[in-house]
Amino acid sequence: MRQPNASRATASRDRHAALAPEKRKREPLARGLSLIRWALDTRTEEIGVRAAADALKIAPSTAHSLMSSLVAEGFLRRNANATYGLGHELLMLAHKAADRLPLSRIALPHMRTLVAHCNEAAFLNVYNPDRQEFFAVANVESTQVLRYVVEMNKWKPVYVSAGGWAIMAHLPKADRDEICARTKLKPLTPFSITDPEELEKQLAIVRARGYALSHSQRIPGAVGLSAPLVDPSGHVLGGIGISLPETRFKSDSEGELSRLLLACTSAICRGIRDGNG
Amino acid sequence: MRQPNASRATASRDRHAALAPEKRKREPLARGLSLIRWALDTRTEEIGVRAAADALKIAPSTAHSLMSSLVAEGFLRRNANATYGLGHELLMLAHKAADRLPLSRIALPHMRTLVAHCNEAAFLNVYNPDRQEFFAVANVESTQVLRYVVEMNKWKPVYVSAGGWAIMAHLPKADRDEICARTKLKPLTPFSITDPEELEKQLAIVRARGYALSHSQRIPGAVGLSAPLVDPSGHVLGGIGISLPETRFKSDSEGELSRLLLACTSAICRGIRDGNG
DNA sequence: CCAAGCGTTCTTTATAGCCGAACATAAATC
DNA sequence: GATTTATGTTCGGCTATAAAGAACGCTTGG
Repeated sequence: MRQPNASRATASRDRHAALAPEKRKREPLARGLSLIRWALDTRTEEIGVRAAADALKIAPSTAHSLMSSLVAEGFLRRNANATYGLGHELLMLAHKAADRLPLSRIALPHMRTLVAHCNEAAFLNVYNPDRQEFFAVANVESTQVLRYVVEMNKWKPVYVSAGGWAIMAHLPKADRDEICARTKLKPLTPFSITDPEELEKQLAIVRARGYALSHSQRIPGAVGLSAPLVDPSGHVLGGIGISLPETRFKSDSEGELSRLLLACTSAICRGIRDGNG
Repeated sequence: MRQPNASRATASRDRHAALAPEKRKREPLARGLSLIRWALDTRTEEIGVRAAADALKIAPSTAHSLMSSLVAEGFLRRNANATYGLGHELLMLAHKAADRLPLSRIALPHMRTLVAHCNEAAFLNVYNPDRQEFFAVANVESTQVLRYVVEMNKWKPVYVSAGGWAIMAHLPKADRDEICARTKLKPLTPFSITDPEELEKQLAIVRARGYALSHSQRIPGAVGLSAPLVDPSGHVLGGIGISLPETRFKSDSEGELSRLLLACTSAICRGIRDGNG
């Protein structure tokens, strides 16, 4: 019933062997956390045992056991029709975690005034030194009908796009070199810069004028401006970005937008200093 | 080698036996999640291995192992001075989880107009049927100098306070009875109602007029008004509450505040219906 | 200078996590 | 309505590994 056809069984086994040559490791904590992440990433409302098992490449019975534990802890909940959904403990955890990052609380008001003045989408990027990547945690949309929606809550490399450059330009040289070496500057669009020296030159320009500007680097037809947020000790926390279609980017736009952008980031940095000291 | 000193070994064993009579169970997932919760609840910026071990009543080496796994997963991060802090993965998880609850996104604008009209603190409560408890996930503060700050992100019983009554009144009778039986209506203040029949009478009044009103039930000197939020199928999702000092609660306040409150909740319920359908 | 605190490492032990397979139920298909 | 396929769930056995304790190196501060 399971394997009525020998060849199919072999194929299935091979696929598995190819992906998991080493023995199965036993790590309930890591797997449980991955399960939570997967449950949050999946778009469907109801999540199933076997779907989770497939996603995490574990046995259905293992997934069932993990999910039972997560239900007991309140991170998942059992639906009426014998499926699972997200639990309320996750929501509470989310709010507690959000409280611990005062950055968005400080930044959002200034971002709103920024958008009020230029009417282009602004977003807040947070840099993670461990991953050497960043992601957008908050955005303020413009009232324009044509606008670029930034992909929120997703890791992005720093060596491409204005948002990344604003951050990377203000990292220590050692970190920059490490990023170039580790990522090999894998091109994400045909226009991406892949030469470390050329990138260094561009980043020097970014440092000199205080903000990054990119045309169609990650998204075709989009112009990005971004300036870094640094804490009092000089570490890069992230940045504020503006994204707009090239058709709205006129010859005098850069001066106007960069002025507004730098005013916004310096106001936020002042807020950080006052809030922490 | 095992017991170089009999008396010391015995003392250690006794202390341990007193605190943990049952055998140590092995549950890395549950413990890791509890560790995350503890890390979020603790107010200090730096969290330590031994502090976590004490809080979770586990050996320091066990806590160290758990925390190493959490660092590997990005939920904690290692500080420079050999301590630990919250990791960025938590922050990302928080945003993803918050996106999954459209309730606050729908409710907040209406709460803001509510506060704009009455200038008293408003908050959004979410009910969890599994725990039969609720907690506040969002609040809009007033500009008053004297105001009650609601305790956010903390489980609260439904059988006390206006926020709880608004929810409990609209639960099925079976759930209400279960809550009375399970909690024994343990009084939280001298003014708390402890008689199930008396509580039922009060809840009937709440149902009849559409909102709950409480004087000094949980916080002395505070007046609370709250109305429930129900989804299209009739289940209680939570409620909207207003909290103000008794000194500002005049004879004509109830009519005015309840009118604004019910306008707010019905607007939110309309938003939920439109958003889901 | 030593005492006390910390995070970390190592070793041992037996427990519980993991899997495969079988089971029960429900929905979809013929 | 029978059959097929999907699902969530349970069970038994194997063994990797989580937990604990003791010892270590380190920093701190009296």
